[in-house]
Amino acid sequence: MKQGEDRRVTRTRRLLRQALVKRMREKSVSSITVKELCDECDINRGTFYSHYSDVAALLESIENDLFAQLQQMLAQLSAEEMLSRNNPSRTMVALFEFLRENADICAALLCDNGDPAFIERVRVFVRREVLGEWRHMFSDGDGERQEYTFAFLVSGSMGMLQHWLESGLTLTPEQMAEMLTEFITQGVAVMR
Amino acid sequence: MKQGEDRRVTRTRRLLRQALVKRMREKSVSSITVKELCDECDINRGTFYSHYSDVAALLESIENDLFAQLQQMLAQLSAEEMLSRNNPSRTMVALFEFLRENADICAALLCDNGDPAFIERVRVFVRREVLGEWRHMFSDGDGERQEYTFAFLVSGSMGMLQHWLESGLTLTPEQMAEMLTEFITQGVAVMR
DNA sequence: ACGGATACTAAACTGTGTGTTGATTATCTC
DNA sequence: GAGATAATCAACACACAGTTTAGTATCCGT
Repeated sequence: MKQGEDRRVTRTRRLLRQALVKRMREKSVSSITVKELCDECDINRGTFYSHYSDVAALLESIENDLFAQLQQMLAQLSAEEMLSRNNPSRTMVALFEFLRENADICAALLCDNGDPAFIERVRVFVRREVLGEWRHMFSDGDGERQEYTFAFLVSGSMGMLQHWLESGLTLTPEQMAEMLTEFITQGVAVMR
Repeated sequence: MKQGEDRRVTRTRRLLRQALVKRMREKSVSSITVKELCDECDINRGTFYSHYSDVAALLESIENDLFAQLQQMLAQLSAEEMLSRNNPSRTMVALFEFLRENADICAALLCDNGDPAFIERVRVFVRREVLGEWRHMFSDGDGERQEYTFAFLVSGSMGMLQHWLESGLTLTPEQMAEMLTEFITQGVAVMR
């Protein structure tokens, strides 16, 4: 009944999403107009409004889809992980693989004129999912200092991630996970 | 002749800058209209256009002023530094002091819906001025790895900085400089 | 492959912000 | 105080935002 959506709907939404992702490479989200997206993919402007209330809503639907996929992947992974506890950074590798597979969208969302709200969302996610794994390894210190530690690590991780996306994914997800893990647990600086 | 600018001009520009900084706390730059800024401070819209071509130009003038101040401060500082080479993090302390003094503007520019272009500008700056000091302390590794190291450190530093601005500047510039220096040179993680 | 349902189109219309202009008024500088 | 300059006011054409209408094309189930 509900399962198969109308092809026309699927097509329209797909085209609009592609157009938005494409534009986001060039300019900030909030300066992208409904008109230019519709012109781009020959969609009537009225049609746009029958699917989304505005550009922000279109963007949100893209982000939600991405996060839903991610959540699903992680849920499945942590089920497997329950059994074999031998590789703690498996989650991180999976994360980088996910990013690589959705590189076009992720790059658009996380690049310089990406969506700050989405970046913040990822930031919270990284803090919970990634740093959570290492939380027990950090010395407590006072609470305030730990806040700064986390701010440093989360932003640092995001920076690496952005650099990876911008520089054409030349490293493998495994290499990225390994390097990031090292930075977090052992620090970056090696004295001469 | 040129030195004392017309009071009216000064007043208009000051009001517009204040209005923009105020709005930037609430919404993204590119969604701020000329009209709402003019309404905010009772300035005729025509007057706005006799000073700036658009909102982006107004923003740019604020950023340029800030950077000019910063450059001047650093130039003066490095002159002193030439003589007494005993305290390598003096520059960093001065940087945090500068940020605290211009906290309102900096918070607006660097917060979640700040200006990505400005954030990038600061990023480049941090990389040159701050990390340059420690460059000799990093093991070389291959070039690519160093790129990731720098991406990690620069973004991490920015993250700490943003957290500082957002959390009401509860630490002193000295404490911030000390902590950041430690993170960069020794890493963050202390194993239990 | 037909027929009802539904998504899309085309074209209008109102509303709001943009960027500019020219005449007028207020304010500054000397 | 006089002349210069900046700000105001009102009106302009223009572009995009949303919404609505009637008409057309496409899809889906049987």
